[in-house]
Amino acid sequence: MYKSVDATVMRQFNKRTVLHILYQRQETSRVSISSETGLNRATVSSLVDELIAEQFVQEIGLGTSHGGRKPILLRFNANAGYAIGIDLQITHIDTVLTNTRREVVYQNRRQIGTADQPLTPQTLRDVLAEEVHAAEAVCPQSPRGILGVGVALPGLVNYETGRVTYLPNLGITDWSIAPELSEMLQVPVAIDNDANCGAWEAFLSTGISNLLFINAGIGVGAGIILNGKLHRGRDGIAGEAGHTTISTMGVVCSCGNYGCWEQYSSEQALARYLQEQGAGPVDAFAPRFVDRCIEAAQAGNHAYIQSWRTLAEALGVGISNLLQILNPDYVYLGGTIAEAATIILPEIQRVIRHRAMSANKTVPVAVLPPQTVARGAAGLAIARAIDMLPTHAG
Amino acid sequence: MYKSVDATVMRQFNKRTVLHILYQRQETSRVSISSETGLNRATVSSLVDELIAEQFVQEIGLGTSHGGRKPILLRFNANAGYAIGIDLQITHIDTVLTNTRREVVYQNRRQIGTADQPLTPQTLRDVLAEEVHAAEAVCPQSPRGILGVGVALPGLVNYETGRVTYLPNLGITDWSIAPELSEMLQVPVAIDNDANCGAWEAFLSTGISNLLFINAGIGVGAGIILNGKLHRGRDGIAGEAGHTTISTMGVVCSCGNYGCWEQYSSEQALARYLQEQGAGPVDAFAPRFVDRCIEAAQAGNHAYIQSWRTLAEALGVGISNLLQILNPDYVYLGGTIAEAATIILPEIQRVIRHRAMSANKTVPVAVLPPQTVARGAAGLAIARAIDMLPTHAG
DNA sequence: GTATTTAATTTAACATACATACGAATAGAG
DNA sequence: CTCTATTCGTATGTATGTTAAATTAAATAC
Repeated sequence: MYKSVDATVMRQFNKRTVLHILYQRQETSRVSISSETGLNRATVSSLVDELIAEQFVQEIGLGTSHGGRKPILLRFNANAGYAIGIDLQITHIDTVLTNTRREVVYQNRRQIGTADQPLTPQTLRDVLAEEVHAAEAVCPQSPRGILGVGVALPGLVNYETGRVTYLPNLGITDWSIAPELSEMLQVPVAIDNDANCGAWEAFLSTGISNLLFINAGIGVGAGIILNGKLHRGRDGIAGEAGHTTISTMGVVCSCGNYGCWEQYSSEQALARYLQEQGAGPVDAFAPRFVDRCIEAAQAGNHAYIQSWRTLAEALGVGISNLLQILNPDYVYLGGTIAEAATIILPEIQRVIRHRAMSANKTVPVAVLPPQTVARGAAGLAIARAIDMLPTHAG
Repeated sequence: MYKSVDATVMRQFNKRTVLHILYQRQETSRVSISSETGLNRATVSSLVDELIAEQFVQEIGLGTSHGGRKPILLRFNANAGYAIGIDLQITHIDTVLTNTRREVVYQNRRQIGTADQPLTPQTLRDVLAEEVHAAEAVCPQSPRGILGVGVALPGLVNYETGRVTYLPNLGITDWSIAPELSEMLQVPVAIDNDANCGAWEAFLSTGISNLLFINAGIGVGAGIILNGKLHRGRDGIAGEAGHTTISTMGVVCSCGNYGCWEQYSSEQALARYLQEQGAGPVDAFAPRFVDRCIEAAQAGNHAYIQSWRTLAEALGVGISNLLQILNPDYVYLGGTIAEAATIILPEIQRVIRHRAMSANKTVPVAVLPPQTVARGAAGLAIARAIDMLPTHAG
């Protein structure tokens, strides 16, 4: 069905534009919005009035004069409501409670079952419910209350239906988690792939509308933002860059193929490199594995330094490939591997300057703080609840 | 600057929607457009009246009744104007003259200098001008005449400025071809990368709004259509998939790296495979090289069959990588290598079913006819001239 | 204190899509 | 054949929403 535009759609579009500006700026005024958008001052006034009535926007006093009457400063009411974001990983769960601007007001990390003894879907669901309740309990009073819950999951998920297709390392398939949780908690629940959540957070916090978020941990995945929208692809499985071939005759992968990028850039790859360096038997699933590898490298252990370097080189190759194909504005690294940023970033950048062509050599690569994925999950819930904000949809 | 919408923008949007429908359908009626768009019948009438006045649309008689008055059939006036599309390759130039629906009314192929003796930019410009004049000479009379010229080029080009950055195999850098030609011919001239032109043609002719066009010839490049728009990236160099690594320790590439996809999937790769198979010294730049390789394989020559198979396998690996990253609706093959479709397609599809994950195994791969790139170049010129049609812009 | 400048609101004008009504044209029932 | 229901297209008036201009409000500069 083709789209058409009438007066209401037109107003909605303009209202959304005004709210977007307010969402991104710390504070601004009606005139300023008018000159930024080209909308008439009267129109801006009328739209802002509506947004104030809906509690999304507040007047917060007067600004500095530019030679005449002082402007009335407006700001996005970040505390109009709250959302809960959860980043489910193999060994632990990160939960955050944020306001509508995704500022964290509460956070929690909880260890869960080990690799040998993964939790059942039922238990996992109950654990998630507990986490949500704990966050709800500390949620401040607000006009719109809890807007929803967003859950980031490490695997193939169907964002539309809220069903999990496959979580490789948790051994879960066909799990109707979002509807179940939503029913239990009486709150809207949205789910998405963890790399997508990270990319979404990167976009919202930077405003950069063409970027990659590389989530490297147990597995490797990419979240792709193009034109300010998440690129999901035909079946919602775009971004599975961990299973692209970087070495046709390489290491065998859990997916059955040879030479997948993930086999050279993940925690398991690090463990393998360590073993090859003679650092003794290494368990990638042991608690604080990556942290200890970082510490060992920083302490000057040669095997660890060399292993990180090998891993960084592989990460650089895969990122170069993505740069060549998509030529984005920015690349962000996330996941446990990204915690080694100071060790691996220089090597990654060296490889990119070597492998990527012309302008792709200059695409910046940076690391985002921990909790990025959880905050992105909260952002997903917010985007679902307030259609005036950037839409998470592909 | 943020965008805002007023009544004129609204009407323009709706008018464009109406024209898009007419562009895609063979014929349709006002009511039909109304129910397809949700626009009121009166609104559609008013918009169609404007389009008829502008010669873009014609009434072509009455349709069949559905139990009442017969609808007046409308059709996009394909012959409202014409455009010239040129596909510049290493060994020859393909020129087409098309109407606004990119239906070819004249075509020409012209051999140019060999690899040993490439033409100078000046000579090349004059040759292009000759080709344009020849096409202009046979162009039928029409209300809007020649809308413009589009040129597809094998390399890095800046679509915005009309300047060539680098054409590797022609040894040309920093060539301000579009402005020069436009000045000479007194016609708007637009240029783009050949893979982008192919992708654009694939989109326009199929209506599939998320697709890849793989142009495999002397080099390998990809045109990427996402959401009905060409994805160009930050610097306009997205789609350089030929220089992604599929084998970290592989063959050295002209770009200086090791294991680029292009080194396994291009005409040169084919030549190398043949040499490895002991088919004697082979020159990839010899006239009709690919044609002769196809004929030899069809005649049952084992070395040629085996070489094509090795090439197809490499093509499959690279395509699988793209599928994993982008999960598009469709993949189209173009360029000289695609002429061997019957030989290589089964092998490519086998590799994809093996390498790609889950739903990516089912993404269709098909071949488009010759002239696809030239027609896409004409489409580029048309898109530039008539802003009511799908915009080629990224 | 007055003039000038800037901010925000009010009012009128304008553009456009929609709802409704109506005429034209047709198929199908009787 | 006639009548009725239906469909297609258009004309008219209304609703919605933006803009332009006028107005009010509030600050600065001299």
